Amino acid sequence: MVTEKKQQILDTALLLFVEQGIQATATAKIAKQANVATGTLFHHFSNKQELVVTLYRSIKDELSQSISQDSADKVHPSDNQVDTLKSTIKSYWHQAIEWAMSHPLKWQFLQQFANDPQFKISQQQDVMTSSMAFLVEAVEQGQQQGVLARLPMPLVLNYCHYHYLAVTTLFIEQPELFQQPSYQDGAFQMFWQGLVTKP
Amino acid sequence: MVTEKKQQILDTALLLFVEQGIQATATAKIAKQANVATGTLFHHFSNKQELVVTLYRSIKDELSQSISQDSADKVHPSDNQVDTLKSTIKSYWHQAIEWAMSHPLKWQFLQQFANDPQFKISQQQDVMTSSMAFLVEAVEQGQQQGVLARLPMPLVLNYCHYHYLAVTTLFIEQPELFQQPSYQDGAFQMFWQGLVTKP
Amino acid sequence: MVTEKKQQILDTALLLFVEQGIQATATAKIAKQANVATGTLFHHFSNKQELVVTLYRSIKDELSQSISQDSADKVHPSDNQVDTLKSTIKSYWHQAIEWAMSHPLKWQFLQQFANDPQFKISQQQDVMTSSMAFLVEAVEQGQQQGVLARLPMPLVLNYCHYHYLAVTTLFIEQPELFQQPSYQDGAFQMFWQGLVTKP
Amino acid sequence: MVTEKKQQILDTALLLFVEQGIQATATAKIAKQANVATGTLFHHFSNKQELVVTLYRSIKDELSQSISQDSADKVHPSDNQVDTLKSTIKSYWHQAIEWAMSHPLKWQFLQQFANDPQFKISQQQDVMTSSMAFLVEAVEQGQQQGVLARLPMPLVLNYCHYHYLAVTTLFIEQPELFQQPSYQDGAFQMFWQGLVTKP
DNA sequence: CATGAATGAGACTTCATTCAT
DNA sequence: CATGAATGAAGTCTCATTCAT
Repeated sequence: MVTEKKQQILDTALLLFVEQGIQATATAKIAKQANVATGTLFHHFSNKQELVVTLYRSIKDELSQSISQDSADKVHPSDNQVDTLKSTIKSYWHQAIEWAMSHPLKWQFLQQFANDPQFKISQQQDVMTSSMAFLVEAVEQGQQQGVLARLPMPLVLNYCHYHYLAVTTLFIEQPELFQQPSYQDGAFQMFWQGLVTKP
Repeated sequence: MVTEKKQQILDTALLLFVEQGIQATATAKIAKQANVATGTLFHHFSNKQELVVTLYRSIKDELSQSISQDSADKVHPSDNQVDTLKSTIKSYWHQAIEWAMSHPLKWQFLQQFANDPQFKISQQQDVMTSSMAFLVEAVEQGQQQGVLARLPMPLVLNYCHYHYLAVTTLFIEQPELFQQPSYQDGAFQMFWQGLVTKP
Repeated sequence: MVTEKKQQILDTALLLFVEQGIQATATAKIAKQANVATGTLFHHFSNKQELVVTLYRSIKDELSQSISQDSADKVHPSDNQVDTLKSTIKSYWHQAIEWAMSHPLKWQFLQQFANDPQFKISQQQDVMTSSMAFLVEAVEQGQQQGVLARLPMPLVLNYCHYHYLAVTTLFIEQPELFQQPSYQDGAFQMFWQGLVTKP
Repeated sequence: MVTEKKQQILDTALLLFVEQGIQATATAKIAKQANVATGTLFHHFSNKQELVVTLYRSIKDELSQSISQDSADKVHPSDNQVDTLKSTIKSYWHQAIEWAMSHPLKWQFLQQFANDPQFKISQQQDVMTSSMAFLVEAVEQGQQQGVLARLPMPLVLNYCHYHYLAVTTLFIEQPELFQQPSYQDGAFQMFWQGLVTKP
């Protein structure tokens, strides 16, 4: 039941946080650019911190839902176990990339939040990691099947997380690359090759 | 020819920046903890920004030198082209990891700096990328030999950069993992597999 | 629609600026003596400079209005063109002197402002000059009638401006002289003689 | 026995004081622009104030000497008392204007000094006034002869002082006017007319 | 729900001056 | 005589937050 003004504040905050940084953005500026009085901001959020965290949570949830809901039906089942696993992972992968590219501001905010020392969370609790919880399952399965290399899970998850960051960062900085198949396919190819068992 | 006090300031700044964040660290606190008057800080650095950038440059240079100088002699030459290339890259890889693990504060500062929106540099000009300039050479060579996959260079460099971040972040957060061969070797294995030509 | 606090700040600023000089007066002192928090001052004026300029403009306007409005009805019309012109100019002259004597603080502030190199305006745009715009008209008329000497207008205006300063400075420094007719009349006599055609 | 460095400091100070104002000019900047160490400035002048006052005194003396020495021989004696007096005063007048026009920086510094509230001297002790001490004599003589109007001396001196300021200010701001006879002659004509007995 | 004037702690920076070399 | 690193008080300005309307 978010009021119109409250949403204006959240939208403006997202924009300014990404442009100038979270700490560097004054609450007064958010209020002003949202066409709202200073007091109004603190009427909806008791602190600046609460505003930031609320914004974070809403985006995080949005991302989680987007990935888990929309990916499932895109898997191409196959007789070949390897192909099925690869298809599953590829589907999630694309979904995640797609989300980042269609919500660059939100994606950048998540990055900023994760790196802000004031909010710094252990990597283990990060959105990316937790959102990609489904991966654990897929990877474990792949390892048992012998398709994926038997490496320690924390290492693998970190690998997934950072490879995702690598690709989205590159594509958001230079969106024209996102259009080129050599980049899109190459990105997944590297990701996949890093995971599979050595031939 | 850095004065003693100037170095004290830089050392203290590094410590506090990593502990509390760059923006959140007051110049007055740096000066106080460095046993120096406020004015002294501004005698050596005309700005807080200049202090930060100076610190960044010095660490960046240190890292660059450490990697490029110390790695060269660790390569194991071989008759096999593939093995030579792998050995070269592995040597740089280990050197880079080693540096991060022995200078965790400096490494964390580089991370913070790279993510601080006030200093945000295009990722392309980042330390990691520029320091790893030597990689371009090695990768190009590997691609011509058919050892490494022929993927766009920006993608490959990004992959290298972020995989390095993934591993160092994990190891600095949980240093005990750094001791385990399964992690050390696994990290490089994933990295290498991601680069090579599909079998 | 000036808030009460804003006016307190302006009043206090005027007092302190004249007592100690503009540059030498700290914003904190103004706020304190105005029984207002530091932040309040900067809530109403984004700068110290803006405070100073606002004060200047308000006083300048007050002076302009006082001279142009209140002088008109004091002119003694006469059949003699010379007498009418002299009466007009005398009226403005007295009005201007009167204003200075009844607002010594404001008058002194205008002086300080005009001489402060940080705000230094070309003399041509100064209050005195611009406020006395009506003079141009009167002088031109007098010159055409042959009553006033045909001298270059910039020279004449400067003469008026500085003679006004000469007299007000003297009277404000030694107010007892202002009471003596020999001074009051003498001052205007010199002023007028300087303007008229040589006999 | 002024050292070379001391003179460099004085010269630079004069320049910067006029450009930026006395208060606004930092001693460190003076030293730097004079190619001298900070300490050196305080080696020659125990205070900033002493530097300022020293500069003031030297310029004041220079002006006094210039006027009193150089003017005497330019008087054109005549049988006519009126002409002699006028010639005397005109000679001083031109000398004073000449000095201002050939030392604009010094002239501007005197102005700034006289108006700086930190150094503010009663007008009576001002350079201009004291330098023009010779005027008192000439004016008194003129009043006794009936050539000059019998007005109170303080008023007359003030008139002289400010008319001088009026003219020099105008000419220094717009030096091209100084070349035009209509301005030069007009300036003195107004001055003289203001002083003489009403016809 | 909404407003915006008011607050005051605290941030960054400047600067006259000192002193050991 | 000359140097310039060092000092710390003081100045300007920012900002999250409160509260009366």
